[in-house]
Amino acid sequence: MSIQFYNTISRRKEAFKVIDQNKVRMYTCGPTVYDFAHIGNYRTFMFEDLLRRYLEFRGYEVVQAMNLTDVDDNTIRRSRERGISLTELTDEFKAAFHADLKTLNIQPAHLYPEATRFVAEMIQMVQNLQDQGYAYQTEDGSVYFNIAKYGQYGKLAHLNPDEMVSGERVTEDSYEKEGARDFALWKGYKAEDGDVHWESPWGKGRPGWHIECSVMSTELLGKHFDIHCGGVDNIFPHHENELAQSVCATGEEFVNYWLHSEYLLVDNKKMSKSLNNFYTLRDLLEQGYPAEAIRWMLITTHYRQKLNFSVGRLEESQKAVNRLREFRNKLTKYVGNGSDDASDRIRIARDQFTVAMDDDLNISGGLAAIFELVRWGNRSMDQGELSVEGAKSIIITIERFDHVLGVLDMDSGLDHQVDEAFIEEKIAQRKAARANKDFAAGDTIRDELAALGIELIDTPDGTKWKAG
RNA sequence: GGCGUGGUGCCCAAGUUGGUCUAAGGGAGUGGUUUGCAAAACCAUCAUUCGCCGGUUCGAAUCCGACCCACGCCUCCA
Repeated sequence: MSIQFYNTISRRKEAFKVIDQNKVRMYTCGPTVYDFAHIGNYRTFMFEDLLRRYLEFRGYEVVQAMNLTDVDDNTIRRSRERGISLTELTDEFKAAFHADLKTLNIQPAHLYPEATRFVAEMIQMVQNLQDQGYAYQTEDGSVYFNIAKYGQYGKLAHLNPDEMVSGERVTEDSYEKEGARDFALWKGYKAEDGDVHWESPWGKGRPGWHIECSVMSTELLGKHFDIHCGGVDNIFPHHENELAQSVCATGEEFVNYWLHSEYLLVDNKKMSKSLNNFYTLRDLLEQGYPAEAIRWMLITTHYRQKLNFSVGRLEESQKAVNRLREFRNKLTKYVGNGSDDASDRIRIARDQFTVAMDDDLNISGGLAAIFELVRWGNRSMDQGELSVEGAKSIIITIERFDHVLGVLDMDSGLDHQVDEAFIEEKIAQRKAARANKDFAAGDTIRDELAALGIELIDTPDGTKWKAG
């Protein structure tokens, strides 16, 4: 069986076939760098990370490009509000974004094209569309895409252009469009744009909302590539418009598989800036929730399923991660002399994992496969049936699975802010007390540290501690 | 108004091209083993039931019809 992906454009699962042998080219819509991204945004980037990691697990070579939108209404407005240049603003949030990706253990894309570096190519594409009659210029120096010239408009979002209800924003728009649904390819300069403008055949202005992705994806990945992802809110209008522009500009197929991730919810409402119900990664780390718990929570609900955020889920997530980590630790130290090399169970787990994940990244099924191996392995170690070689094989298997999950070795991202020397001293005192069978004194020290949020864990290798 | 998604145990959640579902997996709970204590681990237990009603069928969580509830898109948004 091949991998199946749910393709937004056909609204069904399709067998995944790569254009160029073993090399998958994917374009993933990145952030607009005018503010910190919230974890709803990261849900999508996390999904894209899972997708890429799984393709790699299955032996594909993946080339991923993620755009950074560093010029648009939001970035311009915010930089003016703060009285700094556009570049100063976007540099700040590009850095924050990369830092967050690192914290969340999201593999860096191979390419991070930035809109402002592709303006010349965007102008070319707009000109191309105009030359072919797909676009027209208005008196204010803007250029619009004429959707009436493109018969497939609405194919991705499954919207009929004739039935689309005009939103307020459209009717209030001061630009002079011929058709209400036509969208801007190039926006003529307005005073609110300040010093953000480029010279073009239509005069001073800046790129429209969607042209950057058409240009950067086709420039970097070729006119026709495999996968294009984003959140479901990108389906319309962003990806619909991008598709129209690209197909009309290149005259070729654009994208084979459109994959979109669902929203992260808070109290059953979409997490968004406007509802003010969002959490940033930084918020959660400050509240003491480790990055691996956040990663686990975001990655372990199927990407096309709405996910309701709660701190309770973060706590559950942490425990699941711990269970995997403890399992690996236990395997590492295992010294039993059983004869079971675990090869049967490993094969079952790999097959079960692959079958599940091949089915449109069915992560729940994949996790079931992993945890069944965990339970079997623990039992086998407890009963001394596992061989040391078997333990090693299971470790290798778990680490292969973790290439997809990416949680075993990630850093919590928390600032510990505790006096380690003090804690070590207390642990030493407690050890001495316990050696004298003075358990009351030992427990007093345990309680003291617990009051400071430090939990002590006795292991065969000595006492460890963690900050809760 | 148009288009669409989802309702499964205490919580999260897979299964939804009908039988192998006497319904995975994670978390919580309960009883036990182990541990000076704690943690971890292991064993056992935890839905005659899949939003509601009706239908098709030898057989339905899975198919059909009606209904209820929640959410989303049609406007910048991951």
